[in-house]
Amino acid sequence: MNKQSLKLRIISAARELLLSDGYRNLSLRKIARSIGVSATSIYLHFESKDDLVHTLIEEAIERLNRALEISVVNKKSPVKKLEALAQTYVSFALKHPREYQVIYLVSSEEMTRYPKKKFRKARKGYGLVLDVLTEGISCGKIEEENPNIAAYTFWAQLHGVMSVVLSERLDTRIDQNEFIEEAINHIISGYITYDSLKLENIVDN
Amino acid sequence: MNKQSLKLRIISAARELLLSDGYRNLSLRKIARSIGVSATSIYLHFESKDDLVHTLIEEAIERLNRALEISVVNKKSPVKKLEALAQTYVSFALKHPREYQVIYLVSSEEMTRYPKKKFRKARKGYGLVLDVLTEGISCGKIEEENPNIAAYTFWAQLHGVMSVVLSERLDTRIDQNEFIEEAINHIISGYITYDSLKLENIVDN
DNA sequence: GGTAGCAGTTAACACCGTTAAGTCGTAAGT
DNA sequence: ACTTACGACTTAACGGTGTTAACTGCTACC
Repeated sequence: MNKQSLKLRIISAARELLLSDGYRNLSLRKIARSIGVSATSIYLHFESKDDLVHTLIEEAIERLNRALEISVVNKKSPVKKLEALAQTYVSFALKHPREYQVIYLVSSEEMTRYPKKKFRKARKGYGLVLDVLTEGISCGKIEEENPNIAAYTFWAQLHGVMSVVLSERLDTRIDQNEFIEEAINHIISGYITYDSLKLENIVDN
Repeated sequence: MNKQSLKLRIISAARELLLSDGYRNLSLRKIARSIGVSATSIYLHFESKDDLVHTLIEEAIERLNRALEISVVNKKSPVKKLEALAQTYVSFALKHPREYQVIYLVSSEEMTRYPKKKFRKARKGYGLVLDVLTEGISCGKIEEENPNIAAYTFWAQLHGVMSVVLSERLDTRIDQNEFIEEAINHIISGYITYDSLKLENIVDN
């Protein structure tokens, strides 16, 4: 009937409903209704609701990763790259809060275990940070004895900051943007050497 | 019938089921069944399921706060206090993962808005960090131009780390404990001055 | 022309949160 | 002592959920 395959139509309907109504109000019946098929048709292409949501998560992760990759290409110094990654991460979370939050739905409590093979893609962002860190270490601008772990710490810290912001746990007297900016500075300065900390503001890119 | 009031029996049954089966499988009917009353009885004491869960969250926050308060009393240096707070926070999350995760259920997507007045209690932990930071600043061991914001970034970073650990997003080749330890060091060193960073390992408490 | 298989359907199951109406015992009022 | 009122609790029901099994109709092939 429709040009797109049913599977694609399901995915985009699901994404649309997720973004408009939130994960909490996402139901298979609503998704099906919105594209004029029966709810059970979804099971022809996904083995469960969680399976469908997993692909939405995958999508979101890919979009975030793409944004991160792009943000880094025209930056020369590793420190600038690190800053770009952090800034892009934060912007993504602010611009697409529901999409961002769905990425972190992979918690063991809210969803059946995220399949291991899909984690590969999720780790691409981690790889980006790792590359920047090792590059920075080799040219002495970044100090880190175990970059494998540091790359994860970097993500974790950023996620923590955005999670506090998005769940509106912030004291109303604290300005959100100021908080984010200060947090990013804090996180980044934790990775770079004292020397480049002072130099960075002079040189571009 | 029972000695305890029904409200208390509901709360403790709910907590028990939450810890054993997870938030995802928590239902009013199961809670009611487990204490031998009808599901609608819950509405005599709570105005909705979310309301009940909110009190569970409140409980969990209080337990975490209590642990944090205790951890800090016999420490003398602000830096040691900060370390104790971080360590206690992490231990709590590891020892009671479900209880910890329920605290962060207050996200706008999973739950109706957490009532503002209950946020007061939640901010007690924030107050603890703030005190330690201002104390450290006044004696020159901690460097921070805006402690109000810094107290939040401290929480946020810790939460990010534990959220990555608990959602099992960590690369299997990375040792969990090593990651946590390194992350804590990273976060803490972001707040203390270069001098005390070198001195801390010599003096106790 | 029959038939196998695929894409989609309907019907049903067992659950869910929530509301309205009913029951039953106890305490107070007269 | 009889009625009334009220509180604590239950039953019945509504509209929703994810998921399974059985059915329909169509298309392609032998």
